[in-house]
Amino acid sequence: MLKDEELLVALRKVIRAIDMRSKQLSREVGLTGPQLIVLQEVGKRPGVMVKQIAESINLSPATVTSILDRMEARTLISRIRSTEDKRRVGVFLTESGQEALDKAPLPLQEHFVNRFSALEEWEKSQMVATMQRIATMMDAEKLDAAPLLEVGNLDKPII
Amino acid sequence: MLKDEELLVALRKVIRAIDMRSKQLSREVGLTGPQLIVLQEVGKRPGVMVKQIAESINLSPATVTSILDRMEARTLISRIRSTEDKRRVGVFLTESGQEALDKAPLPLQEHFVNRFSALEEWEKSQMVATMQRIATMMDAEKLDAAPLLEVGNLDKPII
DNA sequence: TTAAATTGATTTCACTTCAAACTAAATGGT
DNA sequence: ACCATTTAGTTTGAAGTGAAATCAATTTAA
Repeated sequence: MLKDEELLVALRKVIRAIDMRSKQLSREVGLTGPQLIVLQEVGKRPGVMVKQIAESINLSPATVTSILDRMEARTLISRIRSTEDKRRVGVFLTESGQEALDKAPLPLQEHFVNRFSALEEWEKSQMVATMQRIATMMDAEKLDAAPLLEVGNLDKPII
Repeated sequence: MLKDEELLVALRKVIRAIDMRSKQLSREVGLTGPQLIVLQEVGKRPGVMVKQIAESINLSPATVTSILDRMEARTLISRIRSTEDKRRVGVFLTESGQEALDKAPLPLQEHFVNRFSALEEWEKSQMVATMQRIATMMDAEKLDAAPLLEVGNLDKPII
């Protein structure tokens, strides 16, 4: 098997493990992985904007909106529209949101975190560096993807 | 920031890049990433069982079923139930499925694959090894997750 | 000052994902 | 022969995901 295929297989395993952890969290504490991460972010920066959440946890604003919808419905968070710039929406923890956050476990499996933190420092750094490198190698595509085959390009009216 | 948080951030970036690639594929060739991977698998092993597909690409049978549903609706694949064991379903490429497969691009961004294959051999091996290690460290959880808090355990009637 | 462009958030839509419940078929033990 | 278990696949239901379209507000330019 080619190296990049092997890499993809390993990546899928990791993605699946993360997804299964999310399902497990949902069963055990009623919060999925992404919900928990958003909750943590709001806990760290009360009043944070939707866009800021999206940027700091690497999701699209649309995704964050739908996650917030569900959490607002359960009154874990509240949205307050800014009065000075009415486009902006600040997100805050409610009481029960704070409670939920306080007793929530880690987004990653404890088992993994334990094993990971037991590694030598250089090994951890090396693993993080490798992941970041893969992330960077994949990210770059984003930059030249758009200008390439933009279907509408030729249709734009000259006038 | 803690090392495991950094790792999670990098992982999310990678996951997002893969997801965005899937959307791009869908726009450009009408096949999402998972659909393409399933198609490739069926191309490699005509008549393969649903379960086998699920195992070799690391997805649940339920997921594979829903992917196959959509591809069957577009007549890219066909399902043929085995006569000797009527539980089993073999999956085959149709003509247009073969065509689609022939001209389909790689599931990962070409940009990434190019960059990756340009690396030194030892670097590639090292990256693959790291990903596999992470996958293994996460997978182990699966084994002791089930026996732990199985809700029904105490309710099982003794008789 | 009005029109145009930009920005923040949301809605819509199609797809992925898996657990759990279910059907149907095959196998095993009594 | 009969019931229980196991196995293959599907259905259902809930959540995540982002592009594209849309709405509203703000900023910029003419």
